[in-house]
Amino acid sequence: MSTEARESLNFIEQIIVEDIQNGKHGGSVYTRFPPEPNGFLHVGHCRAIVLNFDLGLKYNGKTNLRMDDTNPTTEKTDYVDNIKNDIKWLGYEWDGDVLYSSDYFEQLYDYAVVLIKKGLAYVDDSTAEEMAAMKGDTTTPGSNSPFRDRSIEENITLFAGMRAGEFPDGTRVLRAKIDMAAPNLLLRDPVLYRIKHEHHHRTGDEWCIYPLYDFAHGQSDSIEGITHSLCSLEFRHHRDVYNWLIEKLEIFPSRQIEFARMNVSYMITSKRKLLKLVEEGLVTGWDDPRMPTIAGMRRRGYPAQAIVDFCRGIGLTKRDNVIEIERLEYHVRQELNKSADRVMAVLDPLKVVITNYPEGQVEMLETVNNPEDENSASREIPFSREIYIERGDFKTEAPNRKYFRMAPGRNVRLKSAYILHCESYDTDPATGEVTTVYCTYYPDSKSGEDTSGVKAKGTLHFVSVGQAIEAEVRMYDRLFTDAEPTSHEDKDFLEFFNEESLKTITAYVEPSLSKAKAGEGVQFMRLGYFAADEDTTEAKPVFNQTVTLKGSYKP
RNA sequence: AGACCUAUGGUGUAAUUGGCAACACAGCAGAUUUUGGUUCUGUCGUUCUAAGUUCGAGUCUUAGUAGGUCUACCA
Repeated sequence: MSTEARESLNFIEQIIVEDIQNGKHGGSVYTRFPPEPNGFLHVGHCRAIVLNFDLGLKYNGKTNLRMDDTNPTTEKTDYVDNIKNDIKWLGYEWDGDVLYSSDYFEQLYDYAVVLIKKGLAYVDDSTAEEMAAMKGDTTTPGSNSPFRDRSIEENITLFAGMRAGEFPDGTRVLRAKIDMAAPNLLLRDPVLYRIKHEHHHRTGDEWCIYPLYDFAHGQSDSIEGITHSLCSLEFRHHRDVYNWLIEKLEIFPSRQIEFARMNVSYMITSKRKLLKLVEEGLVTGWDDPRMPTIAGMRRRGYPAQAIVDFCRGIGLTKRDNVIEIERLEYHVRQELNKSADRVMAVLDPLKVVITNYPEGQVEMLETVNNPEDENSASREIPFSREIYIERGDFKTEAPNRKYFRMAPGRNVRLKSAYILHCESYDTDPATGEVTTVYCTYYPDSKSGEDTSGVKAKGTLHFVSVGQAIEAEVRMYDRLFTDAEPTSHEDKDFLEFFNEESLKTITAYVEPSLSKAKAGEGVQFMRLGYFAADEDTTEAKPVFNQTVTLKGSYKP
């Protein structure tokens, strides 16, 4: 047994291990993933999902899934269902039932009353504008609201009135009484409750006041006994409010720890901006294969395991980062290389006639489904006198010695078939475009039983003209022309929308592909990985390009 | 301008917590290959700056510089 290299822990795990060693919370580790159900989950969320659920698994704890649904204006049940589905698809299970911040509304209300009774919260009649004006700024302290010193009794009455629906939206709020001169602006009497006469996706019309993030998130953590509440860096300043509330309410002391969220080049993770792409019709929906959403990546053909491995492999720190998308694609290829069947598809067909092959004859050739998988079976593909090869695999003149595809006078092997000798070609007199290539084949060069002694450096994929079926293939490119489309202060991210991010073509594919099942990933030999789309039918298969093969050929 | 956070190859992270700066991705070169894929080998290249503490600093201290976050009745 070799001694393993010491495992290096990220800064959050170091804290957790230390807490366990100190017996904090009896050594338990409870985490949670708290999405707001106002959009689809995206790559950025994947990092948080993997982090939280892995921690729960690794340290024998549990991980809750909690919908942070305190804003009825933007939240929908439809989003809840998609979020649940996406997390399951990634392979994770949350502890017990899905939880909702809205389940705690009554408890939260009671907490607010406790605060009022302690003289630590008050109802403010100021308008939003007045409150902003009294807030001060980074260099000047704020000033106290004229309503700050209302009596506890009056505050209780007014707050009850707010709940009872006695006041219109925006007329009053409940604020914590902290410090209007605090250097942290969030500590300048943060708003805890606002009035919103709106229908909530779960509580219906039961409430017309709703708690804000600062008065819902930390308390929900506490109610659930979350020991380590992990969130992204921008919540750093909220931690002071989070801790203040825990202290004053004397509730379970969850600990908030911030980490830098993950950014991936050419992808955006702003739900608002993603929504805009959907609303403006630049993509077909939240699950468009170009979208950096989990639903989009799934439809694109990215295996869940690839996404999880990617998230695990990039580490965790507090510095801003942009991970090159190539790294995600590396994991996608690695996963698909192991699992995807190799199939024949010609995207840009050029007809080849094998002049010494009998007319009308169709031969079935055996080919292995996946050379990377020992347990992989074989199947048969048709071969005949007329085939299609990739137009890019033929040149009227071989450019150099390093070129080993098809050109007049050259030999080239057809995958799982015969070696061809290229004789001549026809061109369209009008355009000069090559229309047909003529070859002869070596009958004794059949794959697996080659006795010809003929050498061919290159191997091409092909489909038999008579048996090939047409398929719709959606070729995808990066959604944006800039690696960080949202980082330009002077330009809107939509200016970088890649108009060529989708090209739909008709390809010729081997007959077995009519039975492709939606979601199934295959490798189009020598071209890339493709996944059958949900639109696929037996009569008209539809494939999404997942990612190209790496490709090191330089003409 | 203030408070807070951050700074290690092109990118992302390590560095046994003060002891020879390494791993992965990307790039480049080569070997193997009935996929110019996979696999394998080699190669390129790194501690923001300046002082200080120390036998010794990527790590500790101070100052500076750069980037980020914060002044929503969003989360």
